[in-house]
Amino acid sequence: MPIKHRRQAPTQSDVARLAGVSQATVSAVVNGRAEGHRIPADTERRVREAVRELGYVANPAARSLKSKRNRLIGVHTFESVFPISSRDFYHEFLIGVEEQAVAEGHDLVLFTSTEDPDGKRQLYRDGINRLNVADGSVLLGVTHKPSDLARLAAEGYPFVHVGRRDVPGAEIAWVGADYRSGTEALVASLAGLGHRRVAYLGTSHRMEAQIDREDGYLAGCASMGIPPMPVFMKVQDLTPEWFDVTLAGGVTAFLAGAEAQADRIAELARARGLAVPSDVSVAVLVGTVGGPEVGRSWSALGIPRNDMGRAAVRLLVEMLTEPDIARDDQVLLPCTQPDHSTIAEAAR
Amino acid sequence: MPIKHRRQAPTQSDVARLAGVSQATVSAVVNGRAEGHRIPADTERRVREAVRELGYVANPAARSLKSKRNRLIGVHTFESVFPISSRDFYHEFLIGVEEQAVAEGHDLVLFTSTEDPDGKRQLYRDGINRLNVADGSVLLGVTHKPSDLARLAAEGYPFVHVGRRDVPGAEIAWVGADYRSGTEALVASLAGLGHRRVAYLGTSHRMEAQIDREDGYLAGCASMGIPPMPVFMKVQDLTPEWFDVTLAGGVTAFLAGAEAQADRIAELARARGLAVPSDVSVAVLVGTVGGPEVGRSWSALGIPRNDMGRAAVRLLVEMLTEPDIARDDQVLLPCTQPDHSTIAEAAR
DNA sequence: ATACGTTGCTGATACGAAACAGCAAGGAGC
DNA sequence: GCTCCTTGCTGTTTCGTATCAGCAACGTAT
Repeated sequence: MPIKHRRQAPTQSDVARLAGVSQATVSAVVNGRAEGHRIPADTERRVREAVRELGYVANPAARSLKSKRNRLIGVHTFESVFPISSRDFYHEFLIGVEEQAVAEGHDLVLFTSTEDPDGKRQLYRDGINRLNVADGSVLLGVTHKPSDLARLAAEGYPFVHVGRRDVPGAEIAWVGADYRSGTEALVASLAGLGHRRVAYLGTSHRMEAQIDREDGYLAGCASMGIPPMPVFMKVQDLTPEWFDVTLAGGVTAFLAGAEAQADRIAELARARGLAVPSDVSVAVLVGTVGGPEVGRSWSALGIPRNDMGRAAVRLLVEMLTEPDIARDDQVLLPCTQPDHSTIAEAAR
Repeated sequence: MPIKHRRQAPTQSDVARLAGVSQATVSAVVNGRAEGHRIPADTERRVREAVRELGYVANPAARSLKSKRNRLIGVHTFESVFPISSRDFYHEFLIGVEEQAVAEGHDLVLFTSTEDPDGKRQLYRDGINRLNVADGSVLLGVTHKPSDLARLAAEGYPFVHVGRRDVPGAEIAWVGADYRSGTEALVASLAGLGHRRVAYLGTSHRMEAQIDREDGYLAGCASMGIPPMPVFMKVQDLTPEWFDVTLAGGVTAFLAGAEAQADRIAELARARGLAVPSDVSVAVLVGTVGGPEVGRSWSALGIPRNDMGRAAVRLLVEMLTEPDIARDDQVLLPCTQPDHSTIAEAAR
């Protein structure tokens, strides 16, 4: 095999020598600051000619060493990146991140080297923040160490979290989905379809997102004048007896916090000879891929994943380019309302 | 919103001050040259402690300005990265790339900024090779500008192409699948199952991979003493009449260069009341997801995608760390032989 | 006592681009 | 003849890291 030798690229000094000017002049010309540096048109022409003749291109390393910007945006997921297929939760976020990075002229650095033995990724390993190689980072997923986020914020490292995340003692930037308004609007829309009793199936996780959905449900019920009926039961406790009692109470629609609960409702309804959605309406609050039967997917509140990814990058780049201006660094994006796949008018 | 001040990332000088040594000593320690610089274990420990305490990470710009190494590996695909879902062709390659990058302690830089208006990605834009921020790159996919590869090689930029790619006038490094041996072995295995006439359905593309498969087919036929029967026809020209003539000629097995051809054979066989694989065996030479009927996928030559991704990174890192040693920089990895889903013993 | 070797560092410099201060030459105004 | 301004640059420093030459202190050999 041939021994490859990396050709030494021409520098501004090479150009300067050829054009008979100083390196500083070349820098001014190639950066379009000829005006500000009072370089006459003739000198500029000579420099540009030399640039062309030598095929000069700026060394990105030197440029970013001076400007303190690498045009590199880190992407840290708390799971492995590539194995995430399109049906996975984070995939669509990543698409948005990539698209916006392209639009902003930045490249993405995938943080893989912080992989720990469990396959989880942590921000700090041996106390070292590898994220520093990027100008700033977008964080995806749920960390099992929220304190790392606080530490990162305290260090002043610029990052944006995708998904609302409240960390005690630190105000971190995030881009989240407005589950509260989305759920509230969904309740209103169900009420508009004639449903007077809408049950809410909560989950045991009490994370930000779940709390928002619950708040939205309660607000929706309040504004439509229907009684809130939140249920916090494990899927296996949703028995036929419970179902009968619930229906007897006048419930005609169910809001499921997780897909498993919706599946269970479908099962219970089928056992009672009831059809979805003509007899009972069911909506899922987190976007999924399943449904009550083949060819029919759950009506689900849509998370604007792509937009969230894009917004996160946009916010991050703004934070990087104008660190000192006041800015709303916590962004809520509206959810899209579900289609009417498993939602229908209330049976009379 | 609070005004955030980006704390300057700590430098080697900061670490040096804390550890009570010189910047040069810090450099030696963090680069693992403690031995060569005769740094005693105790001093090294102190430095490492300071590194941890400050969260020091080398500035990639400064590092590459000086030494041309960032521990950053570029990944350039000629299509968008994240939208590629797991069933897509490149996904498994990327997994391999990521896994090996983790293993080698490198991070991945996704090159997105070279996106041109058509959505194709090109290596050069405005004559600037952005790949330079990474130490070297893995290239995936097929470029519409092979000349860029030659230019990249001529510049001495270290890169490894995934998939065999012969560029006139340049010897580029690649990691490919050994379609030739794989196809040859497949023919031999079919012969072993009693097939005395194996038809080869070629494609009109005459790329490296297709040529290799064809060569392997011919070699397999030759070594097994069966007559080669290559067919280069469009799918729509594979008529029932052609099928009848082919069967009458004693053909009992088909090798399809593309899945569409296999599908067509299945259709023709069904029309004649023949079953796959009990009456005719069919194998596909490029890995796909379909099959002759639901629940049965085509027997397909397996491309070791994960291995190829890993091998590409391994080769690249070797090229980077030891640029001057002789090395085989064109690697062929064996294909896996198909299962017996649509291959069976020849009908007598 | 002198020469020499080893240990454990440090100081200086280079990499390429950008920013800034400043200086020489020439002309205008008094 | 002197000051002051403008034009057209140049010189120098800076960014953070890596490398190399070298130096002080100490030990050992003669």
